[in-house]
Amino acid sequence: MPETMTRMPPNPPDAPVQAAHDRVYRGLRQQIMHGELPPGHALTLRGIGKAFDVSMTPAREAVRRLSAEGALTLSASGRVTTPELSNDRIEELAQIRSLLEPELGSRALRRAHLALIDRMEAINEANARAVNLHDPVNYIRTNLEFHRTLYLRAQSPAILGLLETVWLQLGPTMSALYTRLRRTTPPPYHRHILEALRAGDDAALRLAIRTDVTQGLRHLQG
Amino acid sequence: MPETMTRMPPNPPDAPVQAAHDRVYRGLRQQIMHGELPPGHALTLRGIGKAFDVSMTPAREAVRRLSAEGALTLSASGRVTTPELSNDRIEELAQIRSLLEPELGSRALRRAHLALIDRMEAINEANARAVNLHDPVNYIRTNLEFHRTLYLRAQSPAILGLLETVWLQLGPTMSALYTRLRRTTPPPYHRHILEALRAGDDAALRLAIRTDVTQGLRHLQG
DNA sequence: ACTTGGCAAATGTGATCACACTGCACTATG
DNA sequence: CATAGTGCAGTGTGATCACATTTGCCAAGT
Repeated sequence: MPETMTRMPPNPPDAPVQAAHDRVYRGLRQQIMHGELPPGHALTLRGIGKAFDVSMTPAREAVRRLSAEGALTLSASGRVTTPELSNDRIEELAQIRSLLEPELGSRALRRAHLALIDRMEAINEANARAVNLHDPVNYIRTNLEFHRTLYLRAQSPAILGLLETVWLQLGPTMSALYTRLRRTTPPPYHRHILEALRAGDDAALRLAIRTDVTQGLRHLQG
Repeated sequence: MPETMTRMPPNPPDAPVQAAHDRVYRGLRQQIMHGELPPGHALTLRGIGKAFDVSMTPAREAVRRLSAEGALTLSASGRVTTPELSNDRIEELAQIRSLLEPELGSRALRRAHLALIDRMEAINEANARAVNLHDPVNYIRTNLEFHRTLYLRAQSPAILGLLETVWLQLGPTMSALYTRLRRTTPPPYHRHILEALRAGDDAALRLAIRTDVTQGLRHLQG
């Protein structure tokens, strides 16, 4: 039984078929979350369809789904753009992160083991490399991966799912801001997170995560 | 220029036209959030289209949007049902509520005034009436309206928006559980919330809201 | 030089259709 | 009587099309 010949993103062999609208959704979602699109970037259904080699229908469904998650903004006339966040909205999203992430960290702490911490350490080093190379996309990607690796251990899919929509909304803005101020030092509180994990100290972990989140985003608003 | 003759939900005169998919979205959303559909209830695109007198296209977009918000579940083959939540997931959603709602209450407290408290008092009385009549839909509706009336004053649209998706996910399950155990007393902590508001006591308000949320949902799981 | 008008291209919306797959009931078989 | 096989109605998916609206540009007038 031969596979399909052309496949733009190579299909994970376990996924059954992956519908077209889902492939488009995943592709756009990653671009947005990793900050590959600047805030206010305009998209068109026909353009998206062309890029993924599908018709407007799956493109529309992917856009509808992403806009429901706050990853895209629809104008009154239906035009599609990445969101341009006001300072108030950035602060709200930071507040949500600072409420949810310490809780996820705490839940993960009880289930954490050494291999997990080692993995986070490796991701953190990749993150530092991205900082040195002034590579915003890889910086954001490894930063999120650092946090997600920890939170996956929390076994709390509903909370993590909600949190990912918050990350999504911040993607374009974070990328633009990081690009603008060209930071040269990696996030300092990642070390505190790792130390608290090793020590099994719940209170210290919650504080380190909250500080990492709020410091990281406060740094950006100036 | 004559309007369309048949219109199931009468169009608010200020809204320009309201696209078909948006009308379908709003209609389904309200049914789900108010608990008019039991958990696991199956829907079909053609059925939705028929109910709202549109084709499958707007029905599909509304479903896609709602499933992105967790208000509907899509099976692997694309079948549409209202979600059947596990106990773990209910607990996660309760945790999210208990994190976000006290924060919203606190933000609203600074801006609260007497007319707001009076309005909440009136809603709370309507809520008590729904309890006496064993009317789950109106119970849920007035309960949510009580909380939303307060949180709207927080001027935090991003947090409130996220919270509403949590309410959405809980709608069918809450309705089923309330129907099953036929509670006879209104939520007792609503009074505490009102008293804390009148006293301007932030700590007491946060505690009352957290207790209202967790007690209300703990009551349901048994 | 700046504003205003209008026209053409581009865009989102919704309907319709063909198709493949699923789920279910009915039937034939052990 | 129970069970596996079969076919049909039902369902979601994706492409295509017509249409109304919007957008952006270019020209004409002040």
